[in-house]
Amino acid sequence: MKDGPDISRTAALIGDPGRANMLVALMSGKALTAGELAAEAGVQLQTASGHLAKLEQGGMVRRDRQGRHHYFALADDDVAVVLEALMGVAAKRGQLRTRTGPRDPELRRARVCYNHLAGDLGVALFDALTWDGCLQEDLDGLRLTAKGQAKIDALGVVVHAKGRAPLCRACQDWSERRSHLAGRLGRSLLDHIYEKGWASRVDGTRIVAFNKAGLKAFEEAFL
Amino acid sequence: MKDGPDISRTAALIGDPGRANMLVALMSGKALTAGELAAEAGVQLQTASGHLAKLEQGGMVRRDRQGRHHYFALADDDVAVVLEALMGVAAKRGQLRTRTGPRDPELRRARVCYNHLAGDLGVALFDALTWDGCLQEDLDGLRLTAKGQAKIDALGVVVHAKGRAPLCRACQDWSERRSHLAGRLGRSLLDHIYEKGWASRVDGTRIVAFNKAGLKAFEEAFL
DNA sequence: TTAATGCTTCGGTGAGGGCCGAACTGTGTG
DNA sequence: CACACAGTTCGGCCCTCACCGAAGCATTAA
Repeated sequence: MKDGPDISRTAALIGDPGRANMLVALMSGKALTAGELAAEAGVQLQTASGHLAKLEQGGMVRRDRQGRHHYFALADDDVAVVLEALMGVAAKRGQLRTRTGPRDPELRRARVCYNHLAGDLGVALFDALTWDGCLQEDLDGLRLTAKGQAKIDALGVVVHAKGRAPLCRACQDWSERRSHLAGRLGRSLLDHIYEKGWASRVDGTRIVAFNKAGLKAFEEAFL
Repeated sequence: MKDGPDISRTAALIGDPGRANMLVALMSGKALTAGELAAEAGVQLQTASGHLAKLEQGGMVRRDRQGRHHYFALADDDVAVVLEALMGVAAKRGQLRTRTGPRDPELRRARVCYNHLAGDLGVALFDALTWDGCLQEDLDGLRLTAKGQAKIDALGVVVHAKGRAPLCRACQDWSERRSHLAGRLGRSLLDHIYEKGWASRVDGTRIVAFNKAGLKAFEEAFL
């Protein structure tokens, strides 16, 4: 019964608290330096360096050298999917990190999942697009319909063209236990939200804070 | 940045090769005894017992005492979701267990994911149901439409009523990197396939082997 | 060049945890 | 009852790995 890929190596990488903290920090989508990640994990730089080497070799993170800085980011969407799924079971087991801080509701409301929108609003967005017939699940996966294409064109959303990443992709949401939209389109929509000034990132967290007008505009546009 | 649930404990549970083997074995959906799982993991019974205690305490497996036997099963769908997601990234990293055996194509074709159908055919089933308007993603999650209800009634599928598990649920597929149908309905459909004699399990693996007539009937009914 | 900064590598230490032999609990069987 | 069998608990061994001090590179600044 030794069929299928070897899970344990990958899981073990996430299984160390320090590395897990780093990965969670990278869920914010921003690339972080080794030093920042060391602080995030609460360890010395040397230790972090070792962790990051392992994560890189395990294909969990990507390294980008810029001068004397090394920037790290999650390798791809799949890694984010795993992390969110893990948060799902961990949350259900009541293994909350310390105590659900005052920020918890905000996190559940709207947060960044690697590079796309998650939480309440992320799920609502996904549902609305599906419901309106903008997205459709077919034999080739999640697909943007002609109607959907027209809609995002009308809104002036610019879709990132580059990368082999799929255009649309479903991603499990740990707080809602439902799907939200990932892939190049998911990323582009979040960028659009930022560009329109509807919301901004709360520094040092994954929270996406919508302002009043922005929320209204977002709801009008998509929901 | 210590927001969200604590991933690392859960991941560490999967991070041990022995425990990972046990969990993968349980992905077959069958409840297995401690002894069988020990063999699966390649360790002595005492060691396995320790592992299983940890897995149970971590909420990954459920224990069912029957006489002097202890039967173990995955705690719920969420655990299966995590395992499949992990297989996804592990597979992409080329961390195949030893060497992709001759069974690998069969696994990708149709296999059991905890208690529902995954692989090529599982994804195709999900797509077809969505495409036909039997399933719909709406504000309350994946939903079985009236049309869908009529269809499964016509086919004589009996839906398991018990349990708090949702009726429909999307589950990520590691080989296809797409969604297939989980939840009570997913389980019921797989049971239906067995009952009709369309397919049977290959012993000691997760493979679901369709026979010629069964495959044809399955395709006619759903695809 | 020299100095400062960011990161990696090396080496030694220590704790955690997987492992198994042996003993114990509990449940069926003759 | 004795006996076999499934599983748990205990104790000790050993290996892995996270950790950090110190030294070594590489890049930028002065």
